[in-house]
Amino acid sequence: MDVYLNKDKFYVAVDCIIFGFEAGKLKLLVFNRKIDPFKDSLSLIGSFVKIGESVSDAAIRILKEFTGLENVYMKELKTYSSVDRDPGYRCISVAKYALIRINSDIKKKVEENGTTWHEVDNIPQLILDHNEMTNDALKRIEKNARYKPIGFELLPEKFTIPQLQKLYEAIYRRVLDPRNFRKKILSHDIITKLEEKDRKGSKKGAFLYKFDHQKYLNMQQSGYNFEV
Amino acid sequence: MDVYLNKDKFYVAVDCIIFGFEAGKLKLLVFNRKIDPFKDSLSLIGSFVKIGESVSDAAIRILKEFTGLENVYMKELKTYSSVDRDPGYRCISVAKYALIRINSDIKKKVEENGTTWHEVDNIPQLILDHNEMTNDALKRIEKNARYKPIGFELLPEKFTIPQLQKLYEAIYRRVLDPRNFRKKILSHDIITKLEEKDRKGSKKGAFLYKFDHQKYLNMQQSGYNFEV
DNA sequence: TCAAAAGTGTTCTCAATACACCCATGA
DNA sequence: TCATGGGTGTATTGAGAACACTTTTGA
Repeated sequence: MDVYLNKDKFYVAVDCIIFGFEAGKLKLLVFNRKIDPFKDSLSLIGSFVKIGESVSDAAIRILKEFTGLENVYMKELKTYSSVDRDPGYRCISVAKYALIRINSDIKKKVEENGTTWHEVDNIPQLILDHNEMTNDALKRIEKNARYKPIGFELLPEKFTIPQLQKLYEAIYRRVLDPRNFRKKILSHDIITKLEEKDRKGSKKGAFLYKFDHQKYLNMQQSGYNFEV
Repeated sequence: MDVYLNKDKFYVAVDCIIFGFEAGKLKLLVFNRKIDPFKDSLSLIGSFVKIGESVSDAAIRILKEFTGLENVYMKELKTYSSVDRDPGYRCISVAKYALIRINSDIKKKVEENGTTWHEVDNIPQLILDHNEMTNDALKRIEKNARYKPIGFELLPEKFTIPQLQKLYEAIYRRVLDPRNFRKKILSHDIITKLEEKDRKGSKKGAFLYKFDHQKYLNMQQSGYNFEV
């Protein structure tokens, strides 16, 4: 393919920065490219946007293709548009990010598609400006987590308070006091205690909770602050 | 020009949502189009992005063209990319916004270019999705103003505390207590009192202040909260 | 002299923080 | 029985919110 032809017109791409949480670590979904361009390099999952779809549609398509997930709300990070950001195309890329819950279905699908989870503390070299995108996304979610209960999207439907705390510690990169954390989270009244215990984490076991979407919606309407 | 040709490839545009503050009102810069497409309609200021420039470069070019301003940092709002958002082109638009200081130079330039300031409480019908962009931008600055001293960009270099308060009241769309406002602003220690008074607002006159950029930078580094 | 805006202090309430021990259980 | 993580309460501090009067001065 003649490189110069691709510089004559705009291509629009979307790159998806997908975070998951597993084993107490925040992780990024990385694509081990077995396809050109950039065969055998690592990248975010992404695609050119087709002429007949919106950027969001393309992002949804990609996420479904790689994880099988539908109905995940991806937030827009920003647009990357330097003239020379991609040597092969005059391409602007819209970066979108989401936090997802890792379960066995997704694990399987992810493996089949040649993607792997990498701890955010140790992200490998990615193609083009994908490392920059990832860093920008990490900054964004750290900031956003202070004002939105962003973390619940990453945990299984039933989770314990210590699990939730570990997640926030991973996002903030600092340790939190368990008494204050528990008090703060419960004060928001958006999680419901269940009768069951999870005994994976300890012998005593920790009570499971679930997120109460209805109460969260009510809270949103009355101007909230989710700082922990 | 054959419309269908324009639907075969992506066009990239940038639209700039420029806010100013004048006479106690927050205002939007609107372009009274004397050019096609959309001759005689109103729009935001904007342009197609050229193949050899980034989206930011295009935004800077447009802002300079319409206001004469350089060195204004425009923040990215988001990308608008519905397939049918523009009937004439397959065009995605990146919306950028900024808050600027209205002075006599700008007033003159703005007039020459066929643009006018409209109060944000009373924005006319704009073309395409430009009203949506404007509403999204207003929501964004309202949210951001809580955590950044966003307002200083809109005021003249020397300003009084009552002027600053009116600006925040315009952004938040509610009245603030003058004692608490003054206390909060001064506690941040990022404005410096001058010896001069401004007597335009009252017979007694109000002391002028100026924004201390250096102190603001220091404050940013140590994790700040600018809520008023 | 008075109208109009500028400027000032105190009290109350609430949320954030710091901090240490007992509990339940499987190994 | 003991090591491991889960669960609890209190005291202190600081910031936000509510609130009313005096000052200045040009008209």
